[in-house]
Amino acid sequence: MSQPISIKDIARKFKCAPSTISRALNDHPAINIETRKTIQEYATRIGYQKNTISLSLLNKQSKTLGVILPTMAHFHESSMVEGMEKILQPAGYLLNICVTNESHALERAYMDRLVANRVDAICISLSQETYDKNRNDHIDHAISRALPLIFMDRFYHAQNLDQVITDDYQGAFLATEHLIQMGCRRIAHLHGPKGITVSQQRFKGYLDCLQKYQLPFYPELLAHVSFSADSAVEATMSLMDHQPDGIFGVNDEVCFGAMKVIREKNIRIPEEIALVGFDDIPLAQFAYPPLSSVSRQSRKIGEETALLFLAKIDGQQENKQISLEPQLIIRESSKKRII
Amino acid sequence: MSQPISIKDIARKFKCAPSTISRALNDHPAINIETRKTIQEYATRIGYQKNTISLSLLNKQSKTLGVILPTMAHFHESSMVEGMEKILQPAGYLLNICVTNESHALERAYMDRLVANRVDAICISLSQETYDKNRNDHIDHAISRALPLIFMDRFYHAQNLDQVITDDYQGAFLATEHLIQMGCRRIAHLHGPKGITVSQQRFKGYLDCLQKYQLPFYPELLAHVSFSADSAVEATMSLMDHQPDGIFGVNDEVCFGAMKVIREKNIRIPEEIALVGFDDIPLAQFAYPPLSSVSRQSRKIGEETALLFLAKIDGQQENKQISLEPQLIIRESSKKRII
DNA sequence: AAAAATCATGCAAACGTTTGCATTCGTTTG
DNA sequence: CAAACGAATGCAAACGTTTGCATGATTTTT
Repeated sequence: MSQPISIKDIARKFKCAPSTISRALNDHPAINIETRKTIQEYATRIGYQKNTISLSLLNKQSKTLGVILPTMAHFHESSMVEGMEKILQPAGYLLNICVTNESHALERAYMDRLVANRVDAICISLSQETYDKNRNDHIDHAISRALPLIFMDRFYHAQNLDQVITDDYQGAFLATEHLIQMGCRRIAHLHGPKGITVSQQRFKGYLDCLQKYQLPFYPELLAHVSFSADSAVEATMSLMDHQPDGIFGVNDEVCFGAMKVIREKNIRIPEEIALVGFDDIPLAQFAYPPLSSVSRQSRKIGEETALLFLAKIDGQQENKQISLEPQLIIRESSKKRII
Repeated sequence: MSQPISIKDIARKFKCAPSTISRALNDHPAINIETRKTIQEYATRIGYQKNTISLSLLNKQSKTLGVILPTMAHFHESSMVEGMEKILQPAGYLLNICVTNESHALERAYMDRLVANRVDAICISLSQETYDKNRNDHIDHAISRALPLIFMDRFYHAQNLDQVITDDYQGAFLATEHLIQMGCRRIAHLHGPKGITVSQQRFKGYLDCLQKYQLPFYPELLAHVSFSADSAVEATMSLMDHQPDGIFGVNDEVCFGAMKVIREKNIRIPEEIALVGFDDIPLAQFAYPPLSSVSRQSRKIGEETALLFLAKIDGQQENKQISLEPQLIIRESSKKRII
C-alpha cells in the first residue's frame, strides 16, 4: 500500500522547506505568486490530500461530532441524523455515529472512544439501560472535562444542560384530548418500554389528560410494548377483553400492530375503536385506515441540535433547553365524527 | 475550556520521562510493576484519556471507516449501518457516516473529506447522480490511492472491485415468477428512479421473467416512482386504467401507496390485484392485507461489508464480490390461490 | 574482583502540518 | 554609501504518543 503524498515529499521535489509548500498551498501572500501557482498545480496533479489528522492534533479540534443513538432502525432516528448532516456538512463537520442498542456498557465504551478521538462535541440520546440503572458516571465524566455535550431527543434529568427534545408530554396530551373529543371514554394506552423517559412522559400526558376531562384511568386498559409493531400484537389482544373505544399508541409502529389485530377481529376503525399514534412516520397515512399521529419533527431535532452546537463553539456560554412543539395530524383512524 | 491531561503532564508530576508513562499505561513489562500500578492508578483517578489522534498520525491508521450513503430514511440503510456497527464496534472501529442525498457534488466532497481524514476504508453506496452523470473520477481517484473501497448495496460497473450487494435481478425474478404462479397475466411494475442500478436490475428481472413464461410486456403497465409511498399514488392511479391483475413494486413503500389507491377503488387484494414488494420492511406484514415481499437481508449486507473490510486489512489481497441471495416472503397480498 | 547479565528508565526521532521569528537577498531612500 | 526596507524563504517548535536504542544501576556469574 503506497503511502499518501505529504508536504515534505513535495518540498523535496521543489528543493525547498515544507513551510513554503504549506504556505503556497494555503495561498499565503508571503509566497511568490508564481511559485504558489506552480506548487498548487503540482499538488493537484499528483493528487495531494491534506492530512487532517495532523491538523487536528495541532489545532486541538477534529471537526467531527460524536452522535450516540440507542438505535437507528426507526424513521425518527435516521431523520435526526439527516437533519444534523444538513446543517453540519456545509460547516465542514463529520459525524461519528454510534448505535448503543440501548446498552449501557456500549454507551460507555463509545463515549470513551469518542473522547479519546477528541470529537468536538457529543450529541447523545441516552440508552434505556442508562435510565434503568441510573448510572451516569460516564455522563458526569464527560461534563467534567468541559466537552460540549448535547442531549438529543431523550431528556436528561440534570437541570441546565444543553438539551434538544420534543415535548412528549404535550404530544401525548394532544393525542388523548383528541380521542376524548372524538367521543372516546375508554381509551387504552400502548405503553412504551418501562424506564424510558419517552414512554413515561407520554404516559403522563395521557394520564393527566384523562384527569383533566374527569375520565377514570382503567389499569386494565394499559399494555406494555417495545417500540415494534410485533410487540403490539399480543398487547392489543389482551386489551381487547376490556372493550376500549380508543387507543393511544406510544408510536406509529405499535398502532400498525394494533390495527392488524383489530381488523382481524372485525372491529371497525374508527367507529368502534379510534387510534392515534406518535411520530408521524411516512407510512402513517398509508395505514388502513390512515393513521392519526403526533408529529415530533424528527428532522428538526437534528437541525436544532446542530445549530446549538455551532452556537456553542461560537462562544455562546449559557446552556440551552430547546423543546419542540409536537403537532397532531388527524387522519381517518380517529375520525369518529365529523370535525 | 480546560485542556485534556496528556502523558507529558503526568510525566511532570512523577518527574520522569513521557516514555515511562506511556509504557506504564500500556503495561509494558520493562517498567517496574509497582511504578506501573501507581501511574495507572493516578491516570484513572485524574481521568486521563489517551489521545487517539496522535496515535493515528503515528500509526497511519485511524481505526475509523467512512460510510457514504445516498439516504438514511429507509429501513434498508439504517439496517445496513446497524449491521456494520455490530461487527466493527468489537473490533474497535468507529463509523463516519455521510449522507449524500443522491447528490454527486456532496458525494465528492465527502469522499475528499474522508480521504483527508485518513479513514481506513470507504464503504460507499453510490448516489443516483453519480450513475446519471457517469462521473467516476472521484472513485478512480480513491482506488488509485490504494484506499480500500467497498461498494455496498449498489453495484458499480467496474469488474473485480470489492462489492457487497444483493441480487436484485434474482429477487425481482422471484417476485414476478410468484405472481405468475398465482395466476397473474397482466403484471404491472412500479419502476424505481431511472438510472439507478437497483431500479434497472429489478426491472430486468421482471422483464426476463415475463419472457421466460412467454407473457407479453405491456408498456402501459409500467409506471415510474421514486422510493416513497407518496410517489406511488399517482403512478398507481394511471395503471388502474389498464387492468393489471398483479403489481410488482420496486420496494415496500410504493406498495403501501399502491394498496391505498387500490383499496379506495374497492378493488380486492389479492383476488383482483396481487402485490409483491421489495425489502421486507418490518411493517410489511402489518399492511392491509399483509404484504408479500422480497427480503434482501439489509443487516447482513452491513455485516458482510464489515467482514470483508476486516479480511482486507488482515492481508487478503484479491477483491471479492459478494452477492446475497434474496428471499421471497409470501403473505396475503399475493395469495390468489392456496399454495 | 572483573565480566556478564538483568532491570529500570531516559533520549530522541517519528508521524504531517502550521506559524512566529529569523535570515538572506536585492532594492530603495536619505 | 550606508541605512533602512521589502520580498521571499527557511528554521524550529509545537501538537501527543510510541519505540528502538542507549544509559545507568544493580545483581548474578565466573
